[in-house]
Amino acid sequence: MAKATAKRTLKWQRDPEGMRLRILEAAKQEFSAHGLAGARVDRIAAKAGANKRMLYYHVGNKDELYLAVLEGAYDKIRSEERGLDLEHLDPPEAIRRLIEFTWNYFLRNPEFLSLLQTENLARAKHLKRSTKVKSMHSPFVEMIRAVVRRGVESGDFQVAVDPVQLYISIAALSFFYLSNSATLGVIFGRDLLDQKAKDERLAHMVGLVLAALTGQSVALFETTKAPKSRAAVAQTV
Amino acid sequence: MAKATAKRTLKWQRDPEGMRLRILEAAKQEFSAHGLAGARVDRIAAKAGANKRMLYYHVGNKDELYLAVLEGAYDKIRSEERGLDLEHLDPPEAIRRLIEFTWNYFLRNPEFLSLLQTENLARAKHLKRSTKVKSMHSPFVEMIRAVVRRGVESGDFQVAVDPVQLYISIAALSFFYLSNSATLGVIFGRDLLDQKAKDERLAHMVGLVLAALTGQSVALFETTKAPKSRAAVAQTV
DNA sequence: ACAGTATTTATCCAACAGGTTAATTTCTCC
DNA sequence: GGAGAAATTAACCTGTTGGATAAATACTGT
Repeated sequence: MAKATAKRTLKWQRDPEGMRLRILEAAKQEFSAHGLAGARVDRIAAKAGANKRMLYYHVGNKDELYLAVLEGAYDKIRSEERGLDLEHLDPPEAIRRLIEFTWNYFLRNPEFLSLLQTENLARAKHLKRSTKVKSMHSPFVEMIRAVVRRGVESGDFQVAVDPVQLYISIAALSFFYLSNSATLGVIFGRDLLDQKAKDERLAHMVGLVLAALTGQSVALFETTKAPKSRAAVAQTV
Repeated sequence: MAKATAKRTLKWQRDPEGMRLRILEAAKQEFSAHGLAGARVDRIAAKAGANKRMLYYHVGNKDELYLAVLEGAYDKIRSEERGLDLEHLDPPEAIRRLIEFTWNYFLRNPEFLSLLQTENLARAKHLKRSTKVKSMHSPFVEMIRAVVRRGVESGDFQVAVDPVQLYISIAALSFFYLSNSATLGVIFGRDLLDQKAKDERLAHMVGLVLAALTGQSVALFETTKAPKSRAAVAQTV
C-alpha cells in the first residue's frame, strides 16, 4: 500500500518544518486557552502529534515556546494591517474601515486577545526580551496621523486628535468588549457574542468615534436594525 | 513584656476573623500577580503569615479561595459605585465624573483589573457559579440611562445612546489602556503610566466621549498642557 | 480548674510537570 | 549500499504543588 517507492512499514516520517509549525500552532492554542502557567507542555506535544522532546529540539523550553507564539501573533496582525490602505478613502470612511478591521481581526483571532492578556498579566516580561517585536511597528499610527490631518484640512473633523490615543481607543473599544465578554455576559445576563449583539456593538463603536471626530451624530450611533448584518461585518482585508 | 494579663509565652493567638481577612488579602495579591494557575497556595499562606492549612480551614481550596477574592473585588467596586451620585450634575458633567471615577478606580485598584483578566481567560467559569456576584448589579447602567435621558431632553446630547454600550465603552477606554499598558509601552517605546501620560489619557477619554455625545469638541480632546494635573485626577469618590 | 471545642502548627504524600538522557529510525550524499 | 547526520521516540528523574492527616495549643463556658 501507499506510494510505490515508499518502504513499507515506515514508523515515522521526517518533517522538521511541518513539525515546527504544528508545534507552534498547538502551543498557540494551549497558551491562549490556559495562559502561561496553566499551559501544559505535555498537552502541546500531544496536540501537535509529537513527542515532548520535539518541543525542546525545535523551539526551546516553555518560555521560549511562548515567546515564539507571541512573536508569531504580532507578526500576523502587523502583516494584515499593512494590507489595509486608507489613503484613498475620505477620512470618515477611513476611520470606519479601521474600526471594522480591528473588530473583525479580533473576532477572527480570539487567541490573539488571550495571548495579549496573558502577556500583560506577566507585565510584558517576555515581550521586553524580544528584539523582533520591538521592531514591528504598527503602521496604524502613521495611517491615523495622515487620515486625521486630511480630515482636519477638509473640514470633516473638528479637532486634531493624537493618533496614538485614537489608536489605543479604537483598539480598546473592540478589545475590552471581546476579551471581557465572559464576565460582562454574566453581569448583564445576556450573550454579548450572538450576531445581533455583535452588529450593535460595531455600530456603536463606529458611531461613537465618528461622532466625536466629526461632531455629527452618525445614524448608526443609535441601535439600528442593522440590515445586511453579515455583509456589514465582512472581512475588510 | 506584653500586656499584663497575657500569659507569658504565648505561642500563638486566636484570631479567626483577622486570619480570614489576611488570607483573602494575601490571596488577592497572589492571584492578581500570578493568575489562577500561576498562584501558589504556599505563597498565599506565607504572605498571610499563616499556615497553609488555614486556607483550607477558613476559606476552602484554591478555587474557592479564588472565587472568594473575586467576589470581594466586585463587592468593593459596586459599593464605591453606589457612592457616586450623578443626579445633581448636568449631563455632560455627570459623564465626565463617571469617566473620572472609572479611571481612578482602576488606577487605585490594579488588582481588580488583573483579576478580571484572569477570570476572563477562564471564560468566567467561576463567576458563573457565583450566586453572589450575579445579584450585584452595577448601578451605573441605570445612572447612565437617566443621565442620557436628561441630556437628550435638555438638548445637551444629540443622540440617545444605549446605556449598556456606553457603560462598556467608558470602561473599555480606561481598562484597556491600563491592563495592556505593559505591552503597549513596549510597542510604543514609552511609559504610559507616568503622570503626564495619565493626564493626557484622561483628557482624551473625556473629550472623546463628550464630543460624541454633545457634538461639540471639548477643549480637552486635544492634548492640552493639563495645568493642575494632580487636581484633575483627584479621587472622585 | 477543667472539659470540650475552635483554631493553629507541624509533617507528610501522591500526582504532576518541566526538562533530560539515551536509544532508535529515517534521510542524504557519496 | 552504507556511513554519518538529522529527526524522532521512549523512558526516566527530580523538584514542586495542592491537598490531607494528625498532633498541639488556645479559648469558652461551667
